[in-house]
Amino acid sequence: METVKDMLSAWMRAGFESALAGTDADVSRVAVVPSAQPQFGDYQCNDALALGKALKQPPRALAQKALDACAPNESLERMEIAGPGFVNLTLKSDWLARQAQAMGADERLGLPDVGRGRTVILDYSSPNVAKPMHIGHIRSTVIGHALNRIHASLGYRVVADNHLGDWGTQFGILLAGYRRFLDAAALERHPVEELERVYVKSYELTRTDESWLAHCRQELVKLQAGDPESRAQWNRFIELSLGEFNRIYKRLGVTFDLFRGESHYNDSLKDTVALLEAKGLVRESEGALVAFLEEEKLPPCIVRKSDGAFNYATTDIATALARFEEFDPVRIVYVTDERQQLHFRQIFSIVHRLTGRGDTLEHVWFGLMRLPEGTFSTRQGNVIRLDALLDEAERRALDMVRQSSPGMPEAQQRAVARAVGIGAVKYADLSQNPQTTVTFSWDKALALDGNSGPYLQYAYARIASVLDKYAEQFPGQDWRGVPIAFNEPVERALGLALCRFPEAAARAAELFRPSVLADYLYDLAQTYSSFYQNVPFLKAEPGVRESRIGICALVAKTLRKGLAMLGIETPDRI
RNA sequence: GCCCCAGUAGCUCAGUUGGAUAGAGCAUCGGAUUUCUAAUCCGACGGUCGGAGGUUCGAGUCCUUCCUGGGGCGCCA
Repeated sequence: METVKDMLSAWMRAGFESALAGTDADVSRVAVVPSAQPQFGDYQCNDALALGKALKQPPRALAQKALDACAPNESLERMEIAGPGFVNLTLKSDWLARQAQAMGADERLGLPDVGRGRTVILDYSSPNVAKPMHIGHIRSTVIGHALNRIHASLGYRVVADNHLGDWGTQFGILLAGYRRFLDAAALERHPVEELERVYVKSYELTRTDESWLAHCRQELVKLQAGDPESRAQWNRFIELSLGEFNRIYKRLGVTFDLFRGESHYNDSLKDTVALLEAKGLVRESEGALVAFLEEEKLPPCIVRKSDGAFNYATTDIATALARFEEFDPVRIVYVTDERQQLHFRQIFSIVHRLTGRGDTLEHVWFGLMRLPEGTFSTRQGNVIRLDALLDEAERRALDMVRQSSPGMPEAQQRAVARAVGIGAVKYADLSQNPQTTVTFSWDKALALDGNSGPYLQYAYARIASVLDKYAEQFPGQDWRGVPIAFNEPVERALGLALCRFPEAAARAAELFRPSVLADYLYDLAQTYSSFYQNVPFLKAEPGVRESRIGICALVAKTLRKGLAMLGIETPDRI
């Protein structure tokens, strides 16, 4: 289905195009946007102002000419020119009702199929092997998965790849420490925790003991040379870590299509560097092989260290090339924290020089999460484990459910608490533009009221309950046969909000910002709550009743689909 | 020192890429439940959009400069 915004934009653009035929004005950017305020109608077009300036014509007259040139449009109630030259458009309420109904009947809920035949690769979560996942990992994981569901809903073929940190110098330290410090019983109980303890202990020793440091380097060389015993142990580290990661992913409902760690590209690093050399993109400097990026005004980027070993830059370049080769994606999206901005800019430049496809690469970054008392670090011991965060979220939600639904069976209370607790944590990260530093607080991450996941889930559950009550109170009757109508102002506002769902979803995908969709859903839920509180439906007169139940059902469908696109569940009861 | 990012109500954040009177949540205060789930709704309070210049019909948004905070800057990832 075409979105209302696209329909009106195309219509408006055509008007400007024929009104301005013969001039060299660029009308390709003409579009409508949702009105700033309800009194200005439903959508507005501001382009007469800019075009008037470019053509040295009075904007109001230009807007009038464009409107005169527009084809008749059956969706519109009013078209007005206001202020310095805004075009305000008001939709017919009955057209809006038909549009909403059509959206509800559409199996895609009106979402445009913009991704058909296109592949997007999403690189998210990507934790390091042998380290527990902590709250710093949640943003990449949750935002990445939401982008996954959003793109898939718009018809894209999504390849979600967990680019595990399973290679690098830390494994020398870990292998050496494993042989000397391992507590086998502890490994049995909490494998990843024990691996981390061993790593930290070994790392500390490298700082005071030269010979230990040399030993660690040797272990790394052995691993990289393919020593069977080292490889076997390394494989075990990965296996143990994946076991633990997968438990958390399952809890979060987060999925991947591939788990290709950095090591997956080891064999192609040599060829990648050879290619860079052949293309003359690198030269030797102080013993290392370096790409100089003066044209892009970026600092140099090392692709082979002076000891001959490759580094993460090499791996990331090789990874991008391999992904182009295998999947031919329209986009490769990396979801990481802000510290990697420069790194990816360098990588993107180099890949662009190699392939000319640099604009395919997209870095979606988010601000670091920190604690009120400062940054967290393993050494300070103030790391909050992801497990612990989720436990606390579910505990708080369970308190709430027990209070509000004491009659609910225990098992169901727990299931609801799980969905609500996890939903609250996810929504806290998804509902805001991620590009700000976040100070973690339990109360904020686990908020259950206001602009929160549970608010949206609550709105959904109330509708599910209403639909059941309708079936109970009016057996044999069906609201589905009665067309919906928007009579009350709040109903019309709800209708307008419903019709904007596809626009919000498309925009969220375009900007790689789930928060755009979250904002939309919150607005929809708010409008619905106002409707719910102020307009009777089960007690409304027959006919009106059915129309309103139909509106409720449509809101429920939209909330359910929208929340699913954010990776948030919608229990029928809360 | 250089580069990147951020600064909007007491707090946490929106602000559709330059448009009309800058909006939500939390907190505070006042109301609403014989009625569809009060995790709700209705209302009030709250702003020099970090400061100063500039660009133009029009700036929270663009340019310059300064202040504050965060991050980064060739052999960690």
